[in-house]
Amino acid sequence: MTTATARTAEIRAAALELFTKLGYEGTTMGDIGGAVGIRGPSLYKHVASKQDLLVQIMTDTMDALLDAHRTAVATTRDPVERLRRAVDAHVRYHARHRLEAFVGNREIRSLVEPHRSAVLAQRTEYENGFRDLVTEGVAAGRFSVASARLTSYALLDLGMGISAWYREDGELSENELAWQYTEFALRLVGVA
Amino acid sequence: MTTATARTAEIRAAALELFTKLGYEGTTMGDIGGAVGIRGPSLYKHVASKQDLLVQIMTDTMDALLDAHRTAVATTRDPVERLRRAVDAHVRYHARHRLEAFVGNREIRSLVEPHRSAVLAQRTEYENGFRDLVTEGVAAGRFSVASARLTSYALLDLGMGISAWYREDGELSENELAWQYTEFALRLVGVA
DNA sequence: CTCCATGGCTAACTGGCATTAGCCGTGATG
DNA sequence: CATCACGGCTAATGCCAGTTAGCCATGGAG
Repeated sequence: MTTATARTAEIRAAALELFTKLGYEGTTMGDIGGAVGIRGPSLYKHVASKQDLLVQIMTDTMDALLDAHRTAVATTRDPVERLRRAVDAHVRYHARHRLEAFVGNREIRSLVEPHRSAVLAQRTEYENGFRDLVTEGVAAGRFSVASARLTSYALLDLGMGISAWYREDGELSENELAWQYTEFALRLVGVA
Repeated sequence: MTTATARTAEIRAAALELFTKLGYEGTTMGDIGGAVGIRGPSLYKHVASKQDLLVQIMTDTMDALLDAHRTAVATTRDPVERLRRAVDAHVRYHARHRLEAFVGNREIRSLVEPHRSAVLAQRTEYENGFRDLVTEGVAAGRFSVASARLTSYALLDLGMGISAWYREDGELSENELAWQYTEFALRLVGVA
C-alpha cells in the first residue's frame, strides 16, 4: 500500500545507490528489486512507481539543503561569518549526502512535470541565497569580487563537485574538507 | 558507409545537442534523425551506431582538452604563470565547447568498454596535470594550500561547472569569464 | 542511354522495461 | 481453528527503442 515502512526506506536507499551508479534511465526495477532481495514487480507492494522513487529522493534532498542553508545563516548578520557558515553547510551536506546530492544534480531532467519545475524552483531559491550573501558582503565592503553572480556560481559548483568525488572512507575527513573549502570560499571572495 | 562527410558532422552536432538536453539514454535515434530532417533508420547510412556517436564525441573532447592543456603549460616554467594559463585554457574550453564538456562529464557511464576505461584514463591524466601544477607552485613557495589534491579538484570542478550554466549569448563574454576565473584560481591557491 | 552508388523510406525484428493481473504461503488476529 | 492482510512470485501486457532488410528515386559516370 505504499506506506512509509522500513522496507520502503530500504528500497529507497537501494534505488539511490543504483541511480547514482547507473543513472535513473539506466536502472531497472529489476535492479532495484535485486538489491533488496526481491523481484522487480514485488516492489509495487511498497512503492508507487519508479518515477515516484526519484521524486521522493529529489524533493527530500532539496528540502534538506534549503533547511541547512537557512539554519546556517540565521544566527549572525556578519557577512563573512554568514558566508563561512553557508559554505560549511553546503560542503558538509554534499559530503554527507553525496549520493542524494549527486542524483539531485544530474537527474533533474528525468523528473516529470510538475516535479521538475518544483525542484528547479527550489534550486533557484538556493542559488539566490548564495548570491545575496555575496552581494551583502560586497555592499559591506568586506568582499571584493567583480560579479556576485559569477562568484556565487563558483561557490556552488565547488560544493557540487564534492558529491562527485568525495568518499567517506577516503583519507579526508569531513571536518578537514569543510575547513579547506571554507578557506577556499573566503579566498575566492577576497576577504581582507 | 560511415565516412566523415559533412552530413556525418551535421548528425554528430545534432546528437551532441540532444545528448546534452535529454541525456544519452533519453535520446532516441528518431530524435537525432528528426533534428537533421530524416528518419531514424536513415542515420545508419552515415553512422555506425548510437554508441559510436557517443564514443566520437567523448574521445574528441578529451583529446582536445588534453591538447589545450599541454599547449598552455608548455611555454613557461613559472608556476604562477603556468597555473594561470592552464586555468585559462580550462575555462575557455569549457565555455567554448560547453556541450562537449557537459556530455563528456555526464555520460561516461553510458560508454561501453573499452572506451569508458580509455576516457577515464585520459581524464585521470588531465587531473594529474593540474595536481602537478599545484604541487610545483607549493614546492616553489609561491602557493599556499593544505592539500594539492583537494585544490586541484576544486580548480577542476570550478571549470566543469561552467559547462552547465554558461551561455554564449549571455551577458558574460568568454574573456570576462576567463579573467574572473583565473583570478579565482590564483586566489584559491593563495598566490602572494 | 544505361548503370549503379548514394541516401532516403517503410516495415519488420528483437529485446528490454515498467507496470498490471492474479496466484499463493505465512503469520498474526479474532 | 478460520480468516485475511501482507508481501512475495510468475505470467502477461503494452510500449518503445536500436537496428536490419529490402525497396526506390535521383543524379552523376561511362
